[in-house]
Amino acid sequence: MEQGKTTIRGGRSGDKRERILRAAIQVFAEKGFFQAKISEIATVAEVADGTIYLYFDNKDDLLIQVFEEIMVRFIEGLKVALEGSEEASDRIRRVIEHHFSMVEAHPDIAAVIAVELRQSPKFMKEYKNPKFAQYMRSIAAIIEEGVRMGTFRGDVDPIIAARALFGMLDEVVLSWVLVGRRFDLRHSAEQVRIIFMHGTRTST
Amino acid sequence: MEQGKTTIRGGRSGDKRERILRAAIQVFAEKGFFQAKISEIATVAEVADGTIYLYFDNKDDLLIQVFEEIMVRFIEGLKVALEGSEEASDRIRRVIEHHFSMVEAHPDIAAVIAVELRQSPKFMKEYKNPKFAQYMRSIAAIIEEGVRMGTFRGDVDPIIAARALFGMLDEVVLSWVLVGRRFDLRHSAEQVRIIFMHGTRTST
Amino acid sequence: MEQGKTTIRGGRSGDKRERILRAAIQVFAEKGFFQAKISEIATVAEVADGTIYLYFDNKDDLLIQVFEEIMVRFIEGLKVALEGSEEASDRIRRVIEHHFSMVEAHPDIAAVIAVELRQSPKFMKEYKNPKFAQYMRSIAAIIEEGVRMGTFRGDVDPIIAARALFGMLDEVVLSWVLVGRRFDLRHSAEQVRIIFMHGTRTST
Amino acid sequence: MEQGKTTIRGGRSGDKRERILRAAIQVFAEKGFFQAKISEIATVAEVADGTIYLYFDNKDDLLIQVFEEIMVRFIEGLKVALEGSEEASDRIRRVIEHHFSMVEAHPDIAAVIAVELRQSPKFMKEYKNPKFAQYMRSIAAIIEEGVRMGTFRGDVDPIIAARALFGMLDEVVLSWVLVGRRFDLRHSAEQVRIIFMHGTRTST
DNA sequence: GATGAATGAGCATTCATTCAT
DNA sequence: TATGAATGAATGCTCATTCAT
Repeated sequence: MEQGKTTIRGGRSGDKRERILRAAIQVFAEKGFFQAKISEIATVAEVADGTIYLYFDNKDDLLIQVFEEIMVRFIEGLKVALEGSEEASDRIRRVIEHHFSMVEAHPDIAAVIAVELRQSPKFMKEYKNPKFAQYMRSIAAIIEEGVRMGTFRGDVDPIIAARALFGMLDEVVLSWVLVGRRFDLRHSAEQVRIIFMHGTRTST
Repeated sequence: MEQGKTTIRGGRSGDKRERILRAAIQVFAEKGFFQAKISEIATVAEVADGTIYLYFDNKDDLLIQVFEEIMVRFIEGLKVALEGSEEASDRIRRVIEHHFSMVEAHPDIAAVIAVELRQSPKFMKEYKNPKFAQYMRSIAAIIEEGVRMGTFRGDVDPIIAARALFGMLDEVVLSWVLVGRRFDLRHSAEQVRIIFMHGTRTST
Repeated sequence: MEQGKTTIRGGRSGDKRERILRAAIQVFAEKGFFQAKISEIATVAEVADGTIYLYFDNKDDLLIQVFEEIMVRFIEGLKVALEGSEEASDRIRRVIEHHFSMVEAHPDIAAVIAVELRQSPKFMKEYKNPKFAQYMRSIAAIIEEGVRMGTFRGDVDPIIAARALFGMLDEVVLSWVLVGRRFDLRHSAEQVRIIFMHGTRTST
Repeated sequence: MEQGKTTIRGGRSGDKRERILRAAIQVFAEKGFFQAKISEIATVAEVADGTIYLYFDNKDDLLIQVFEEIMVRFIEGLKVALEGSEEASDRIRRVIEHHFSMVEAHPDIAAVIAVELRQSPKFMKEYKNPKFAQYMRSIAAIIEEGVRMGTFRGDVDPIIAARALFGMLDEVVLSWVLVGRRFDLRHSAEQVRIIFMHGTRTST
């Protein structure tokens, strides 16, 4: 029954694990972590409550794996999006493009990132969220390279700039999610790009 | 500062509401809304559980009033910080300064804003958070004025730029809170300021 | 402190005690004992919550005194109603008349008797309700006299017959209260009288 | 009697619902609705607290279903008791017999009817108690038939007479319950029968 | 592996009662 | 006497997790 890795992570009985993850993303997005009920996720996944515990240790673990899954997709998607682009400012443009594309294609994912990434410090501190850190480092690396090449000003701190960029993207997306996705994300994307590019590039 | 207990019946009341709010901010900051227990807030406030319900309708109401209280302080503090400043880029610098000052002085407040502002869409959608919207508008107004005066470029959308600025500030603060306040916020503040100012001002 | 009986029981600060009793009857009638709140009784009585505890030991005691009060009025009213009547069947007719008159004049009282008299056996067993027993005995005495005089049949047990009469009256009143007092009590009174009189009198 | 566990999934379910109902009857009878604790009912039923909520919506629903269950048994028992009896006065005799038999066999049930049927008007008004109304109508129908056949007098109102009969029965039972079942119910039954029969039948 | 009935710890909220004023 | 703010024990209900089938 279970043929080879058709799914992303490991793929044991891939179908069910996949369905649970998808259901979890949807329900976490709608209700938030604490208001999401395992039984509702099970219902959406068309699986018994107990089945979830065959694939995930507990509710926390499910959230964490949801994060990892999302970040893996983000990072892999970004990698593809950056193929063939060498120049820093172009790469940053693509990062922004990619971020908004993902979000538009999968608004649930956006909601989970924007909302749950902020969960109680207690929770977030314990889970170091390595994949998110990796995503952050990828962006910082682009900026760093841009600084080295003279595209970005020398007084720009790549780590902080990367964080600031993510902050802008995330905040704009959050407001978009909270108002019920009722405005044009593309316009916002362009604004963020303009601000960030002017904000970091070498003055002309 | 503490004017002599002139509040309702023997100076207890005003005092208690204040203590409960303070305790709530602290506990919400530490645990997040859903993991914060009313009984813990009561303990921190040195008050009986039931007393909280003399001042607040329920846990939700307590969170909302915590928000309002924080935002009122933010807005009032900002107003003072902006006194005597007319020029847009200077005003924006002060906005950033003020944001980080508040956060440094009251890190709990920062945590509540960064974390709870994002809580479950369900919760945030119902409560429109008018005070936060007002804060956002104040910043947008500064940018708009800057655009009119030619300080900021004409292609900058004040609403989105304000949101983006807040996103940068908030994200930087969040990472500072999550790592246990272990880096220099001032350096980050300067970086954000540079990016935003270069990002929006009329090119030279 | 305890000056002469200006009020019914003991009469210290008669006014307030009276107001509280009246308010309690009203609220017990509307909500039932367990759903009645001391604070609501206090509000209706236009008295502070704590004041109630100056006149009554606790909520149970308040209910008990409400009973006593009601039964005292019932018994005294009945005494007056029976004045000048000697013959058993006429006296019974007056008992029934009086019962329904009281109930029509003070429906709240009816509700308290019909409903609260039945409260949890545990509660009612502890409180022996001596005044109610006295009321029962008054009726039984009339029947007993009637048996002795040959008005009522010799096989009628006065105690049980008294109880049965009260049961009929009370049930009819209860159904009247529960349907919102929407039918003619007088017609029911007459029916009960006919059944009881035919049911107990010596056959002709 | 106990047919082999053919109920939902391994024969637990049907069994449990039954046990909870039985436990609820017992505890409601002992303590009354408001003083009965869900956890005590659960203990008596040898079930976890939460399990109760798998079968009943909430405490109110549990009480209502207890009523329905009891009334269904009452009505069905009465139906059987009336089989083969055609004549009105004999049928009424059987109604009375049946009432006291049920009560003697299941005193808890009697307590629940006598006590909880009267619960707070607020509660009883909301729940229309259709099964009790049906029981009442059954008795009224017998009386009506008796009137038509000339067994009962023409001036007897069947509805009110039914209610009066129930009132007598219930009051006698209540007093029996309240004194700790210390007198002979049969004697009381006979008295009630005599009063009611003489009270309603065509004079000779 | 899959199920879902059963479990029971956990928590917001209520409200009778107290007591400083 | 009178007040009403403060108290905190008490309880209905939820839901993550388990485990017999």
